[in-house]
Amino acid sequence: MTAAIWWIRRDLRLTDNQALHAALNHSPHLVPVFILDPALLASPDSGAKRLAFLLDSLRCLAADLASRGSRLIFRVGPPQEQLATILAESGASAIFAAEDFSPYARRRDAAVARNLPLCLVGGVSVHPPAAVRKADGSPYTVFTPFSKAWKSLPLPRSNALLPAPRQISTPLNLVSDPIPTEPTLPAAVPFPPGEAEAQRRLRLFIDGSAGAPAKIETYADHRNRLDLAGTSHLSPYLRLGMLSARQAAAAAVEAMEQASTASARRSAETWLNELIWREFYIAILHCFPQVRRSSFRPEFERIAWRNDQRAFAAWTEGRTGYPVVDAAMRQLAESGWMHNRARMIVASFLVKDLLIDWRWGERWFMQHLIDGDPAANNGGWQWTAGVGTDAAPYFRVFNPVLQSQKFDPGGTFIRRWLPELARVPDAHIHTPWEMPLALQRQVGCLIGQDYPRPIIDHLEAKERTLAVYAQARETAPEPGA
DNA sequence: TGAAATGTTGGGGCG
DNA sequence: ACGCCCCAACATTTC
Repeated sequence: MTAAIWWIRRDLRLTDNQALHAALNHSPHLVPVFILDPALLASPDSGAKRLAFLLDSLRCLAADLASRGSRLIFRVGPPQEQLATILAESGASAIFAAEDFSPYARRRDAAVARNLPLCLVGGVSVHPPAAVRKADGSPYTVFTPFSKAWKSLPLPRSNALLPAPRQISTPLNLVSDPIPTEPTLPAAVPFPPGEAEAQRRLRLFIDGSAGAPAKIETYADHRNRLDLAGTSHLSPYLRLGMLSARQAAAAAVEAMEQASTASARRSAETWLNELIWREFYIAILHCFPQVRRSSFRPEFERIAWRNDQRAFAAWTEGRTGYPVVDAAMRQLAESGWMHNRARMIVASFLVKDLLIDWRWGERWFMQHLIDGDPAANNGGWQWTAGVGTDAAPYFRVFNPVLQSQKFDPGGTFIRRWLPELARVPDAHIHTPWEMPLALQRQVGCLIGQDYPRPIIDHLEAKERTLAVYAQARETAPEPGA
């Protein structure tokens, strides 16, 4: 009797899994395989916290499979070699996997498909990149028209999702390597692994709980607030596919349709748009894989970055002297996650205040975010740096103090991550360097000693950056010249 | 999914 | 009552 391999990559779920479904249609004997790829571990974009989250999530998936009579086969090694071995061991006649559109994944899958019976089914996005194109077949490079085209395609529906199989039969002769127990997930990471947790969080976000209203209803107003838990906190689960993109999108669409107020409807649509941003950047990286190495707008490859190592270290360690930047950077290092608004603030500070190459920040984020995704992360950095598709104009510079006042008005986010500022009064929490010395003594926070003085003056830095960007544009050859 | 400078408007205090 | 000025609030422009 033949068997089918379900090659698991970033679809660690049984619910709404097209590759799993296709494999089971091919043969009732399923070989669920995860292969830890040494090439990915060796990548400078690898991160210990994300790896730990992956390993814990694999243990959850293994338990979910075991409860259905199946077994996860875990291996370490180059995927092509391992798949060939498992094909021989299991006698399977086909490999099914969800398509991943990142440059490395495409090279890897193309190499596998040349030698082995690989069938890519579904993918990490709701719609494959090629499905959202202009009339002439060219890709969109601006978000708004992309999102209109995306919304004109058939919308995902929860009643069309694929249910998790109840019973799965797996050949007994295959050996699984043990899932490594190192690295471990730090206790400060507030994302328990596993598909059940992803489903629980989605329900909580969409439906609310007995004591709390659903956050999707106030998402539009709360999503930018650093001091409120107003976002879905689903990104790590979407990253590793513990939740399918189309289940999330279907939930957003249906929340829009069922909203009882205009503001709840607007909020649900705002969240759907965030999911479409994810689709947009997956499509951009698919159509323009060179953005992983260089700016989408080539004239900005000429920017004369300062790339000061000490300034970069201060940024990574959260000691720039700007509380909102430092709080966010410490949150990232400790918890493996950062609020999206904070990502924009710290990214703008690195690129436009410190004048450090956006790729340095992109890499740091990949090394520390448990939701770190090549497409979304690259898109976000190029957007903030003003060098990408549909990017913020280069002169758009975030003021870290104004952003802080606007999105953390009471300073609770800052104090949560910077305990040395715990007793600084509200009037100075966004600009502690302006405290008179007597007040610094009174609240036990001496600037320059207990908390750093700002490493740069924002207004001076902004002027410097605008000049450097303008020079990059001026020295660029005219298009077509 | 900026910020700051500049322009416009309209209410209210005042002579 | 009227015009004038101030200035907050909002809109527009510019980088």
